[in-house]
Amino acid sequence: MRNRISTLNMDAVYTKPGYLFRRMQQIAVSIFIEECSEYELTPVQFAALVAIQTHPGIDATRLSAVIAFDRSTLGNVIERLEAKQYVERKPSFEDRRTKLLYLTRSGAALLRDVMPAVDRAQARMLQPLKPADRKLLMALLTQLVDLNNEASRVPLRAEDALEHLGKSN
Amino acid sequence: MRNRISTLNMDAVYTKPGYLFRRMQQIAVSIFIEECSEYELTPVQFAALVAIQTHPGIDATRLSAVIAFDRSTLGNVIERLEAKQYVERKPSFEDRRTKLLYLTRSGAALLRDVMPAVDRAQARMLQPLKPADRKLLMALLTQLVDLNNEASRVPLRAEDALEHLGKSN
DNA sequence: CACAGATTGACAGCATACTTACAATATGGA
DNA sequence: TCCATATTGTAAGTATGCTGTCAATCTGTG
Repeated sequence: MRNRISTLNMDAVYTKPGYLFRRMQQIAVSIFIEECSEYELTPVQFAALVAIQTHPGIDATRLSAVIAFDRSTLGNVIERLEAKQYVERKPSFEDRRTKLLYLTRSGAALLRDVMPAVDRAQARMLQPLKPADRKLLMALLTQLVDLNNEASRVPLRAEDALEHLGKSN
Repeated sequence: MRNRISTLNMDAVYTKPGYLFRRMQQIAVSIFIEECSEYELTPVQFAALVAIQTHPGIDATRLSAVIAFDRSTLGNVIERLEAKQYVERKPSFEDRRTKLLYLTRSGAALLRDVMPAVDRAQARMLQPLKPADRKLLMALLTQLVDLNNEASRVPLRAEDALEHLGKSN
């Protein structure tokens, strides 16, 4: 009896989207860290490295828009990547407020080497589902994230960032 | 041309489940905080309160299993809930290592009052999808989180926790 | 040109989320 | 009973993720 009531009450948490999103994020990070353990790379650090490789000479503010990542936090992330010598920060001559970001040779090498582990991690996250359901979930999630973009504190602004970058590149 | 290449490369991040889970979690938290702003309650604090109400006299370790929440972090969460006087910690006589958790009168009142805001938040997260797609996404996510339970650093152990609790209640 | 307003990176502070380590306490087997 | 082992809460350390604030710098308008 007790259990029946208890279970019912906890459903106020278990069956809600917010709870499931949090759990899934925890699981995803856990799997990512595990697969990439020999490189000591976090999901966020990986995303930052890919974005810097894709947009060499990008500044921190635009980088934050490109990966929908908070600007304050990003400072620390870049610091860590710099400490590991995967990234270089060079002062800009055009705008002395900004520092431009570049992948080092060692950062590019790491990115190349870590790719298989990242792919394994991404595959493992969806593994338990049937292939058709994986596609379905990804389609729905992509749609939902896109439609909810503005609800996020740091909306994705990939195109804007590219536009501005165009000038100095 | 540059843009085409750039966009292609960033797809190594944008189209991956890990990235989408992170973004969706950010969006979900953002919406939750916004809807519950007048109560200054976070998603995790809410889950903890519901679990304590459901299992009065639970200890911190079992609470962490019931909401799949890291034990170390939970200490700080409880501290904050205690500071706001929503929760009481009483030493156990049976096991002097543990402290038993109870909702205060004010905590129970808050939980009752905040419920509509929480419901609004949960609804908003899925709002952009068609009703049928909302159900589909929830079904797939529930399944995936359940099947990936062991991959999480803090797997959900709802029943175990209940069992142990049964003795002292 | 001057100056109001915006932008940039840095910092401080709060809240998850995790790891390892530790002291106090409990438990089960010799 | 004694003692190896496990459990509990706590703390320190790292890493996101967010809010503010601030000084330096840039930009657009008058």
